[in-house]
Amino acid sequence: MTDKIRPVPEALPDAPAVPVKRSRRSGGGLTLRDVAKLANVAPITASRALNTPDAVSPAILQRVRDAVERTGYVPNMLAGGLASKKSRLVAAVVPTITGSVFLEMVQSLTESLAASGYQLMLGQSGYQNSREDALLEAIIGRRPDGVVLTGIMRSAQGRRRLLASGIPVVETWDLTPTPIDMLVGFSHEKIGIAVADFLHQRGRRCVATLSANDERAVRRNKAFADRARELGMMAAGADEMSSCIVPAPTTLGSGRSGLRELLARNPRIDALFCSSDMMAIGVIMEAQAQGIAVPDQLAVVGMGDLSFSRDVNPALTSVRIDGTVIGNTAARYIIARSDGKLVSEPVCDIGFTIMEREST
Amino acid sequence: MTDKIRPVPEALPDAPAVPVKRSRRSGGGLTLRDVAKLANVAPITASRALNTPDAVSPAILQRVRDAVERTGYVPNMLAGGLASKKSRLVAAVVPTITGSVFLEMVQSLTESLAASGYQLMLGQSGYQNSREDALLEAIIGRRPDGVVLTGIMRSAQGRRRLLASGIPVVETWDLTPTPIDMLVGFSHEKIGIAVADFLHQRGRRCVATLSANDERAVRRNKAFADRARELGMMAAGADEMSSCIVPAPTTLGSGRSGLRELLARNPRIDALFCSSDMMAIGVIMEAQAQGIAVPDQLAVVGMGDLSFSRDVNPALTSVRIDGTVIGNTAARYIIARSDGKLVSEPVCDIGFTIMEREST
DNA sequence: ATGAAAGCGCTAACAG
DNA sequence: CTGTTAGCGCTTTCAT
Repeated sequence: MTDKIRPVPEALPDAPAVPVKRSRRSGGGLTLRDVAKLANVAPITASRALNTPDAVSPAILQRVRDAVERTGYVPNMLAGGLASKKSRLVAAVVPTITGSVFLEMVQSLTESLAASGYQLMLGQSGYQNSREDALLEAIIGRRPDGVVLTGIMRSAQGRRRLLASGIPVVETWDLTPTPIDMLVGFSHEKIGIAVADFLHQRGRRCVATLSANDERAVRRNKAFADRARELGMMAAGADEMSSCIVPAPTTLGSGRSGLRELLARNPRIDALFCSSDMMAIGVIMEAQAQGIAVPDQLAVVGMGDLSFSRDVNPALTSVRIDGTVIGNTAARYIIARSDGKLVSEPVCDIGFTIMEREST
Repeated sequence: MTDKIRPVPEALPDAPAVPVKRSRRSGGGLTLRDVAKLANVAPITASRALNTPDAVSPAILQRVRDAVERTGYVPNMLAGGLASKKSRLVAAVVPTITGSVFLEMVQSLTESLAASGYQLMLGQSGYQNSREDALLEAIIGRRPDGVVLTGIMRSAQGRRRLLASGIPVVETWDLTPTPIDMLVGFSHEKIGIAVADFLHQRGRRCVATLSANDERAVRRNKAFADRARELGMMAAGADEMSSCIVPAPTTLGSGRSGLRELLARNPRIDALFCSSDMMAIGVIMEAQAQGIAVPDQLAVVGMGDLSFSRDVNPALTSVRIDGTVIGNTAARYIIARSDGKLVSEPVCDIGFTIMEREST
């Protein structure tokens, strides 16, 4: 498979009749002026025909549209954004895109935004927050109409810069009484408590956690452990016996090794709360490999409710977070702000659901 | 959890000493002029200090940097892009982000681009190509410095618009003698042939395929089937007996139901080539549920080599595509173009590897 | 090495 | 409803 150097061709429309004085580097692209000239109107009228067709007479509208059609003109939204202070760009920051937990939100964000003419810029901060500063600068420099953050921005420096930039911000996947701006999330503490109660009701009496070293997962686990102790399902202060922490991102493999480690420390464990579905499925597989019956001997609860969790065998009980709702809501908030509408209560707790399946 | 309406505060630096005539809507943000004034230099000098520090005396460089530091100034790259015709934005189009096959490429693109100061815009075309036209307009309108396409652009209309836009394009995940511009991919036909040979060498004699209705998967399967017939592993013209097509996106569940259907049609099947790892794992699970031994009675080959495929039991044999290499290479091509360097042979076949594991 | 002038392509503001 | 004017914030070009 070989090929030549392929110079990028430039599409030149029919040269305008009247050559205009152009001292700098023009000629590159078709502009609104060219279209306007072709339609015999002023540039601003052509602009209106494209952006606010109702504000223009049908005859002119038609002429402009014809001109656009004939030339293949595509408006330069960078220039438009500069003039109107609306870039129609929205930035989303996720720790990492692989690992699939945030995918549903990103997908729904992309779609909701696209439906209203906005485009998503994607940024990955990494779990160790190292690049976060440079990323923030790159984002703010593009003057997006909104920024969607995964999690709460913890660095005071970051909060300050975002605040100073004046860009609408939506923090997600968590709750806080002091958001930078807007918030769409859920309570990790409530999840921990709910899962503990859930397992207790199903008769489990010796529970443990397998979790990433991620801050949110740690908070879920603490709430879970506190409640579990209240319910007598976990020995006081027995953290080493009943909790295993693995580095993010979690994998199926870390689920398998995690279960081995936990069982080595405490073979009497009869229920396990995992910080991701991937790990939970690894746990189920390892249990099967060791001849431990799920759910009879060991109940397993995952987190995130990945699409395939219902298809594994036994089907996995998991805490479902509706990423689609997060994405939609965040998009709505930002678009409303961008349209000048003041969002009255830009804080939303979307809650969660424990999807009970065979693994418990 | 309640909260007040939170007006977005505007960060105002110390007011400039000399009030400038500003008839329109200014005052919103800090500009290069403000920084320049603070540093007692012309705006263009401040610009040079930030963009080409070597072209400026050390003393001035320091003054400008101080001013930036004091004010928290972040350059407006939209304005910069308009003036310099370099947006430092790159668009990536994927069918869908969920389904994880393209994630590795997107991640690597994001990172490689970020490392050179470029930002990724993400677009989802959907598998049914319906939104592709609007998406293309949205992308071209932002004047990105490059577009990365997943797969070959087949719509003639789309090819024309992209070509006319003059934007560097990288098509990926496939090969073609007639790319729009640049190309980083691999041969789906070769994969089909290689997998057929692979299974034949391992003694399989009655093979079948389970595949999405995706165009690339269909081409892999055709090559696979042709070779399988040559090798006597598949009856001539027995498409219904040895091939099952499911709608994209593929899921674990479609793997399970797919295997049931194939076995109903032909119980003698001893090897199965699946168009995704997700489906392949579903096949393994269904086989286990039915008491069919993998690999003894049934060999299973996946496609995509997802990270967890090596962790399932039995570990899945899969065709590995290095998405990281695709992303890196595409980013390199675009950045080189954007820097004015002519890429000499902008076509790259990255190949593939059959990762042999327990499932065969 | 530094600066003045002139736009990049578009739209807000204000006429008519 | 349509047009004129004056920028948005930055960088190119051309002087000095």
